[in-house]
Amino acid sequence: MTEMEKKVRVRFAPSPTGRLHVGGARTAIYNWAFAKATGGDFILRIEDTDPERSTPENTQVILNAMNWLGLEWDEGPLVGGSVGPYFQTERTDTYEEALNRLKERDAVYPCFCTKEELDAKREAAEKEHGGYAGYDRTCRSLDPAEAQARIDAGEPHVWRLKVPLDHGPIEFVDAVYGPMSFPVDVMDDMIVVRTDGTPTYNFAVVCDDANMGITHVIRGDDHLSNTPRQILIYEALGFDIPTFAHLSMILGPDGKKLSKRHGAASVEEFRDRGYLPDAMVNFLALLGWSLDGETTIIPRDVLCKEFSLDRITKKDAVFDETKLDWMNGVYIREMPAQAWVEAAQPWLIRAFLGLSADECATDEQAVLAAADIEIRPDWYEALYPLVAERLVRLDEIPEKLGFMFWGDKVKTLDEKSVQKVLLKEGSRADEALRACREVLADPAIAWEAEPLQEACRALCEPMDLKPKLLFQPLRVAVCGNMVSPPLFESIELLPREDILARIDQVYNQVFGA
RNA sequence: GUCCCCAUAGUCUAGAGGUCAGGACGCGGCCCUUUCAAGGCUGAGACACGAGUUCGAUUCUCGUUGGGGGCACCA
Repeated sequence: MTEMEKKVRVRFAPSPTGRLHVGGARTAIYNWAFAKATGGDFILRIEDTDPERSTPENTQVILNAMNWLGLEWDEGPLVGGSVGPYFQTERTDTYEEALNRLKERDAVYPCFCTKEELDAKREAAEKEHGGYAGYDRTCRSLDPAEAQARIDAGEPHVWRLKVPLDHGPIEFVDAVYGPMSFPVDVMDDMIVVRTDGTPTYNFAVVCDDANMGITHVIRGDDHLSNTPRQILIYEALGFDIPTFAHLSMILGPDGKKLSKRHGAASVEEFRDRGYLPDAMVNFLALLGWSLDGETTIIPRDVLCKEFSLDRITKKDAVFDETKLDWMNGVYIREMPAQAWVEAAQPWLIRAFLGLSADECATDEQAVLAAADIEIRPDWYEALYPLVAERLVRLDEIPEKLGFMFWGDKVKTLDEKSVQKVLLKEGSRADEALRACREVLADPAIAWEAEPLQEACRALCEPMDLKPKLLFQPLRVAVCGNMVSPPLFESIELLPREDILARIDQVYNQVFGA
């Protein structure tokens, strides 16, 4: 097979150190979409070599985030695969094997310099020259026999790559950045295996990517400068060098690397704030990639078909939450009611319980609320058209739909609305309420939005009231607020007794008995 | 210190040696309207700077400035 015909194999290799950063999520999306678009395989590998931060719980967090985004992997944790294991901590034998290979090829040497010595040298160099030029190769010139003797004597040592001094500039063509060239003389003899025998990142990555048959390494920009070092390792090992594609950074509104202090920076935070995975994937995909420069709504199936590396941007991108909000709204408006009920469940539960978006239901409460959704799914689906074009995020549901769960009581009557609508000079809101109540109490009128609305509207002329002066008081009486979803469509979904009770309550409260 | 990268409106981006520099979010206005939205129409808004190449550069080259990343027994 020629290079072009080789089946694409890409990987996303996160460190399980907490949450999945949106930058990492975008990297995952690009890898995934590229695999889909080329008919290749998408591999998930967990880089858990840092015991301090890598825990099974943290791994689960990453897996959950990937699942939520809908980025299914062809090989990796849970699903397995032919080149596993997919956890670096379980691949130690492959690193040993690779080290032996390097020893055989005389491409590494043992270094006995202690961490303290190196730190001291670095500090001195920083003082004198304002920067560190790299390891000074002290141990490279050690006599092999002597080095072996020291190893046999049990002296602690690391293994360093013997960078070929006659090597020309290290060159490669990055799929995003184009031709790259790095002088070798700035590459020091990097450590490949630590004193404790574990591989360093650069070494482990190369081993894994090579052993897993990765054809395209699509990863963050921060690795661009590491790439020539890794190429040196590929060469020392005698392995094929994959194609590299580096992705620019995602920044916060202040132009600094996006982080928690900008608000949300991880996909689970966005999930918890009511963003949809489809919107998230679409938005992130467009942060550094474009289909044609015109299209902004790109469903995942289109992305999976059209994604290509050559339309990735080199420029860092600022994460614009305002645009994400808009896009999330688009996806909410376009989704089927049933899917909405499912996605919105956590917030429908809060609305049912009379909680706000940032209050959490207890388990028992949640079960109770979920049961209600199960009992009358149609009613919940009927809520969708009420708010579909008014929602930006799902977590606005408790605030916007809370009144639908009030029963026969107006639980919160907005003071400003009372002043501006019910008590407004010359508004005759009391008359309006009485008249509307009478209409709504008339059993001859079908309890449906259309007839109820028309019957109320018919009051305008005889009463000489503008529609607004008739409908707004009713809105406040039913919803507790002058801003709400469509009035009669909401009323239709609630029992007549409850509506009448609310009107009476508000009337008495505001205008006296 | 050194190596490397980036530069089109507030933001995400398209673009080509000659374009009215295109689209999207946001912003302004108008329409629709019982609220809020959604929707429709519409307006303002950009090629960082300086040289060079060229008949002509925002586009190509060099430099300046401004941002960013790497140079760890972290990943």
